[in-house]
Amino acid sequence: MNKSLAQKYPLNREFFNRSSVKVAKDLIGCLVIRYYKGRTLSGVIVETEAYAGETDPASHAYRGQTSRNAVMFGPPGFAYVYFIYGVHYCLNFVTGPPGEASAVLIRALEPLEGIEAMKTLRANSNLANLTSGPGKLCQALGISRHLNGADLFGPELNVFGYLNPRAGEVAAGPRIGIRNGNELLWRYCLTNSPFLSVKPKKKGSQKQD
DNA sequence: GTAGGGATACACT
DNA sequence: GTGTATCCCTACT
Repeated sequence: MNKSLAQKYPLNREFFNRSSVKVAKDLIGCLVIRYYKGRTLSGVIVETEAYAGETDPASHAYRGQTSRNAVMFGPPGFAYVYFIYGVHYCLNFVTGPPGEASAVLIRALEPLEGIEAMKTLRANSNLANLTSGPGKLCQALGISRHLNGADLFGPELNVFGYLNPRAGEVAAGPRIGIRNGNELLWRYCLTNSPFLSVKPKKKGSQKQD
C-alpha cells in the first residue's frame, strides 16, 4: 500500500445511504477509528462483503426484522455487531435508507494506530494476524455487543476516507463462509494486501472478475 | 480436517 | 416453556 497517497478526510452519512454493494467497494481503503479506554485504535479497511437485506438469503435480515437484526433496518451509518459461533463478534456497517436492511461486513483491516494495544487485546504479537478476519478485528479493536447500534460518527467509533485505491487494486470475489448466495461477487478486497482474511492462492486460481 | 462455543429462531409441547 | 438446528469463525491438530 502506498501510504504517501494517504489522506484522511471525513465521510458523511450520505456515503452510507447507498446500496451495500457500492458502499462495500468504496469502503476499501477507508479508515476505521475506535476510541477505546482513552486510546485511539485504527486500521485501514482491506476487505468487505455486501449484504442486501431481506432479499439476500445470506443476510440475517432475510427472514424479516427481529430484535437481533433491528439495527440493520434502521438508518445508515450505524454499526451492527453480532455474536457468532459462541466465540466471535462481527462488525457490520448499516447501509441504505431506513427500512432497507442492507449492510456491509468488515472482514479485514490493516492496523495503523494503537498496534501495541491491539496486540494486548488479541494476546497475539503477530501483526499479520491481528485483524485479518472479522472476528479477529473485533477483538483487536475491543468491539463487542455494546457497540451494536453505535453511531459511526459517534464518540466510540468513526470512519474516515483515507486511501483511494485505483480500480485495478480492488478485486471482487464470491463471499465467504456462507450457505446461500455465494454466486454473487460481493466480496471486495485490496489486492496484494497481506492483511486479508483469505490469502490469495497461487497460480491465479482465485476467482476474480 | 474439526472441536469449540453462545445466541438466536422456530417448531414443538 | 423446552428442544434443537443453525450461524457471515478461529485455533488447533
